[in-house]
Amino acid sequence: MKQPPRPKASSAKRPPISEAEWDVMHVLWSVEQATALEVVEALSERRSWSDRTVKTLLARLVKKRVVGYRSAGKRYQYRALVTRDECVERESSSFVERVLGGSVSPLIATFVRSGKLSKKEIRELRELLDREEESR
Amino acid sequence: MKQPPRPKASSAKRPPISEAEWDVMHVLWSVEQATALEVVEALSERRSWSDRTVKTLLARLVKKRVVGYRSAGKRYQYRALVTRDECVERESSSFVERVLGGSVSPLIATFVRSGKLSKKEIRELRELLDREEESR
DNA sequence: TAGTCCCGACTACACCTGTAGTCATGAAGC
DNA sequence: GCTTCATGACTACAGGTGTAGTCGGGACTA
Repeated sequence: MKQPPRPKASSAKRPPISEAEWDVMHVLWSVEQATALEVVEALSERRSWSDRTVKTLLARLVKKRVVGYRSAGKRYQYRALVTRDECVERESSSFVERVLGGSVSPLIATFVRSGKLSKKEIRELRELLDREEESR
Repeated sequence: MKQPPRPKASSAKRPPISEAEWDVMHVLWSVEQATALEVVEALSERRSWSDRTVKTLLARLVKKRVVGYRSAGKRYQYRALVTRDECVERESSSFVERVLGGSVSPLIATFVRSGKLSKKEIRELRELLDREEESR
């Protein structure tokens, strides 16, 4: 029995941002606005992509409605239509659901033990936890 | 009867586990060993998948060498060949790189503020941070 | 022993992704 | 005006993914 194609939105209206697209989004979040060429240049250190590739990614992000553009003369100025926090939040939730089955605490513990946190970060997080515990 | 090839070194590069496959892996991690039908049943609450779908996922996981099987009479007994911790670790790293650009601390802060942690978890994490800070 | 059933193996197929190549068009120059 | 060039639009294509359908063969059944 053939099913009609799934709308694929995992309980959300916008489709997910793929791995390569995240790189482009990080650039746009960092500069507010950029031409395709500027994005290409910003990515040239991390990725050896052809400019075509970057433009394809931009076009897909536009189609997903997370990026918008204005014509500024001949070129387009692209900019993010969604905030970084919003995307990180969505992605984090889906990650926690998928990988951890909804339980956050073990992951945090892993991160803490992984030694990826600076001393300063550890102190800040502990203070955050203090406040959080009080406010319950 | 054909045995799936042993996984080599644990550092061997394995393809990523897809979203649907994670569901199957969670089942196998929780029961140590199961027939395809048992996996189907375990998933039937969360997912309305056809048994064919689940078997396809199992076959793909076998091909990716994260799941193995033994014939037990007519049916196969499937089991995970990699630990949950190992997979979570890999997935977490790639997530942090892709989404957060390598910085863990803001994500943890998000989790903490999201209210997804129980009071007990908060206390445990704070103790963990205490010990971590001391050991630096 | 012929039919039926269940299982894994193989096949299907559309959409997404990574990674570009080609086309058409408007500005810029001759 | 005709040519050239850069740019966005459209096209390509293989491999992964979600979601099954079909096939062939051994086990069970009448």
